[in-house]
Amino acid sequence: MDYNKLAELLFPHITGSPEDIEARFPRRNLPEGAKVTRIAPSPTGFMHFGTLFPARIAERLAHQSDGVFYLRIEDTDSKREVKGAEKDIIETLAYYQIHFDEGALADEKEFGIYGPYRQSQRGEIYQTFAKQLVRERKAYPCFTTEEELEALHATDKKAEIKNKDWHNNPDTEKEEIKKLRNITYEEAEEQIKKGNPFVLRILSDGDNEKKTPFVDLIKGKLEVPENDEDFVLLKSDGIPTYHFAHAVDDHLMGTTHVIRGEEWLPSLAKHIMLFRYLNFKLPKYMHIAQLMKMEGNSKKKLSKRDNGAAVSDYRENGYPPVSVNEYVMTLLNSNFEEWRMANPDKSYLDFPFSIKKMSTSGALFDFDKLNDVSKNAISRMTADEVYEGVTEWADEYDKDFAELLETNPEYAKRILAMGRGGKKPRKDFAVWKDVKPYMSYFYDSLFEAEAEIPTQFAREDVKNIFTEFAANYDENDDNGVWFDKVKAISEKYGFASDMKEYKANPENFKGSVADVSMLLRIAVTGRTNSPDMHEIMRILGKERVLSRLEKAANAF
RNA sequence: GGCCUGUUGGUCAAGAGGCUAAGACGCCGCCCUCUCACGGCGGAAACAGGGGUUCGAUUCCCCUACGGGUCACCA
Repeated sequence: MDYNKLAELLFPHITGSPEDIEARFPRRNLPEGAKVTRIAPSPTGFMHFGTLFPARIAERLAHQSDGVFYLRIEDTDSKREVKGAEKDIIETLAYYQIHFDEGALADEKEFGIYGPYRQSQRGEIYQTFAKQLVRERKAYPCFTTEEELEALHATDKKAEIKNKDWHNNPDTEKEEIKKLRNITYEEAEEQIKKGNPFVLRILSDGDNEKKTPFVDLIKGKLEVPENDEDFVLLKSDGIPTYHFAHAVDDHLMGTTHVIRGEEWLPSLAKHIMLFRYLNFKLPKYMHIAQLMKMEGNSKKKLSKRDNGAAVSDYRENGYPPVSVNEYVMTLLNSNFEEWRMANPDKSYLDFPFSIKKMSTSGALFDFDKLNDVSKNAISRMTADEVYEGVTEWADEYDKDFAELLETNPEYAKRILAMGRGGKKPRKDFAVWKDVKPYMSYFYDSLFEAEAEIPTQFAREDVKNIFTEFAANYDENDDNGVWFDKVKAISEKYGFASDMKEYKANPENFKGSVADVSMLLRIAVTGRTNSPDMHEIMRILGKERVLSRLEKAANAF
């Protein structure tokens, strides 16, 4: 049989050769060891946290090696396509500073010379290779509809043979199947004339019983059974399946390292076969473990609807991008945290990312850990950076607060500067959401007494302490002088000024300087907890401090 | 169910034949002569089970148990 003729019958509109296509995609001229990686999401939903992982790994590997990282949109499934998803992906990558060197941009644009970077626009390319495979008797058209196929499976008593339906082993191959695989030119011609659609299937020469060793860069040595399935290369609309597009695109675009989730491991055999059939050099593979979540007592794949799965949740909750990035790094490389402690001032991008340090099993998403990482990340920021971050977030999710901050940026920054900088910075917030309650008492419009003055103290004493403090308060006092005054007042009204002394004989006093400080704190901030009172009072200003003391005294 | 793959404290994890089996988060206690947030010190807490191999197994092999993935004209 003449397979050239069959190829012409199936793809009359394809006139170019694979060589012509190859010429359009010149080999990349990169330094030795440079890695070419990509992130290839399908726009079937909004950006998932699990997409961030391979993206970051791919980005690091490429940029650490002076290679290229690109974005390719795998929009080959028109049925499942979600509008806006592509835009979301592109924006999210930008938001998390995962910069790519080539690929799709918003508004149908793209950049780079290995395009188009949207698979839906590469039909001719795939079909050129498909035509070649038909010529070489490595693929064949299959006119069987999905319904007929199902019926065929149904006639089988044993469900297990399902996968063997397409097996090329003559002993197990059924007659109908054999006919399908050996479709004649005449049969094909007749179907085409009728206008019947077909899918293009690979003609597998593999044996499922044979296993070939394979080395995955993360998982290590694996055993891969040969593919024996005549899987689909081109769907009936002429668009390739993932498998075929992967082989063609990653070859033409010069990908050296394929980074993807481990859910692809079972189809690796298909890809190995395809690369062989097409005479392409197989790239290196890294299959990364799935992120998990806890459900009852067992781990489950973190799926789209889960809390924390949608990347947009993190933004909404007010995690700065850098926090999420740092957390991703801790999950990716176990030694990142150690490095972080040794290099507190460096960017996470300076960390020497290593494939060897990657975990082989699925990590459980840990919000406690994320929060801790985030607290540390924010504590390393300057007051200006915190101000920028929180106002940007509030602009979107808490307008009133944003306006409040923006009416007096200098004031807000003074508040945010408390305990910032130095070796042991405060770590008050994990998310921007935490900022408002933290600083609310600095704004009269938000100020609210959340704590009351404990009734254990005599009214007389409390009033005396407040008036005495007010009378002696001087904004220009430094912390030492300020506290000495508090001690003096304590002493005067029967409260211990020395904590050791107080702890040794509490019965000798009405209370201690700690209690006196607490009274002032509650009066001025309405809280039992706060940062340094001296600094708070300076920021609030004498007038407001005195008025709050007076108010508290009257209310008591 | 078949195939692939995995299993070190509650969680993330180092360790790759001989270690008192790191570290981080979380939890608990103490200290930091005002609370909080830090910081410091300390504590509870782990090699899934059973067989081998070995002088010696968390580490190598086998089995079991239990997870996870996958079996589409989806990616």
